[in-house]
Amino acid sequence: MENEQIVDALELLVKLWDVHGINEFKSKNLSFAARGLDKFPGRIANLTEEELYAIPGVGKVVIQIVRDIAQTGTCPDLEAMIEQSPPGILDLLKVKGMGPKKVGLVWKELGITELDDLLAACESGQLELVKGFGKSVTENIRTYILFLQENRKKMRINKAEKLSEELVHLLAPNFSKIAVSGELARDCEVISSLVFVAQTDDIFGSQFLIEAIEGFQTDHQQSSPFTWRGHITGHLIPIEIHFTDVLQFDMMVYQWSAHPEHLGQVNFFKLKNIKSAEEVYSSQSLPYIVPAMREGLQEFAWSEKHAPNDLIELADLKGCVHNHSTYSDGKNSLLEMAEACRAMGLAYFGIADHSQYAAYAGGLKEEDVQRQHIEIDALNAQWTDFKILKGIEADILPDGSLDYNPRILASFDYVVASVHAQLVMDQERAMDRLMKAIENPYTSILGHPTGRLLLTRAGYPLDTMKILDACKANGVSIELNASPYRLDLDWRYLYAAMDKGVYVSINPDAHKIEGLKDMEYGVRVGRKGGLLKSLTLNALPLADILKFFSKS
DNA sequence: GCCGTTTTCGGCCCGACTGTTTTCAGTCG
Repeated sequence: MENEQIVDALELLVKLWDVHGINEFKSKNLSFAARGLDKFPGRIANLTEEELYAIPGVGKVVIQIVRDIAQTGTCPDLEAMIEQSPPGILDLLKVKGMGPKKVGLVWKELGITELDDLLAACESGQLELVKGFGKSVTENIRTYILFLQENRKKMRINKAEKLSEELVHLLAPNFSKIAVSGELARDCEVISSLVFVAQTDDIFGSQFLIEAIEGFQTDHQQSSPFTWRGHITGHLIPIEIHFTDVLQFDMMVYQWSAHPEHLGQVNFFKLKNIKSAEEVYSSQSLPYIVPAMREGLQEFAWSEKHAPNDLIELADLKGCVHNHSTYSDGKNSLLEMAEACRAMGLAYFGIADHSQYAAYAGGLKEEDVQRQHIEIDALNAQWTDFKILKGIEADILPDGSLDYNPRILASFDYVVASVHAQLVMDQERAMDRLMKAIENPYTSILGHPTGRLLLTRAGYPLDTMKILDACKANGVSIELNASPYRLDLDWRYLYAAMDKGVYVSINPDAHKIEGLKDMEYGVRVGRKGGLLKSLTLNALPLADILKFFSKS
């Protein structure tokens, strides 16, 4: 068992203990121990008893639990809890405002263990009669369940990509060629259906081939001889597979990969004898549009000023500047993160751990900042070809000020200013707060500007155009947070950012080494919005990005 | 269940919000 699986199992046990109301402190301790284990750099399964004891919160009982899980994937306590819990309970815990206590309560009082039943209880007024649930709580829960239901057939790009690869693998033996098409081919941040084009000599027989593959559930009403529609066992996301012969293949891929609006803009269905995507454009003297941009939005207006070669590519990035380490809530040390970055061929690594206000994430106190700066100076003395930059992800406090006094803020090379707490704000309040932060002379980058979590939480409402103007006026870069959970700023606003000349920073917000790879999602989604390499902050060489940070 | 000491029993990461139980439990980040 890998660390992540062990920690996941421990956290599941904690949740179930909490729902069942089993000794609160016993569960809190296991949760504390799980956090310690999660941060442990080595392989948990290989640890000796002595080494396990050294981790805070780990005692005799926890050691046995960890040992069992490492060997078998489960333990007697977890088995017992799963046996006693209806499967829907874990879905209830995903609802914002429903913690273990409230989940336990609706289960006990109303016998509710499924999301649909909870929604029904909201709507019938039954829920607001339960102790602890008033009108307001009920309304919030109802809204959130509707939000979840709307999204439950969708997937974030990273997960969709993984599933798509598995499906291609299953389909491949039956067809001479398979292409990924649809939203995934356009690098959309959220995928609402998986679309493939399959090349075959036997179009009419293809349907049956797919029906025979294990797990493929056919939707007979929606399918036709030319298109299979359905889903795969275990996932709700709709899947469609279009069958075509060798002659039509490339154009079918083009058609099913571009947004219908874009197809309209290029008169796609009026074109005759077109054989390639390039020809679609060249035959009409239109500028070539890269696949990711074929959305029917501002791609042609963008193309009046720019060319595909102006778009950012992964290889253009010279460094990355929003990352975490074990100083706050990261899983790898400063040195490990920096070395990983260096191994990726980057020239600089910016550390931006959480600031003190984010105590839940181990935010840095003043003495931690000093300690980190001493370590950075020592490490930087070793390298000539690589540099660690002293950054911080300073919380934007509810009043819009940053989380340290000017003396400490001045000790950093740059400051990423982000909102982490008190996320529920109306637009006026959100704007006041963010504008004040952007105008702060120490702010270098506005981090995850809307605070959204894709498919989980909408961001706070903003007047994004005003935010971009303020960034430009104050020498602040706006973040394209590259974590597939965020991808915030939304790429649809990048066109405006480019027009206004605002630097965009593709930041992985990496909490561990693997997280650094998320920059790839940032690049792909950035290209959708026309992100130029000339306005990508971390495509600047070291000297230039330092100049940007100095605002001179 | 674990830990640490003013050490074998009391307290448990932090700060803030929110609604409601009207004085604080539950939840969140």
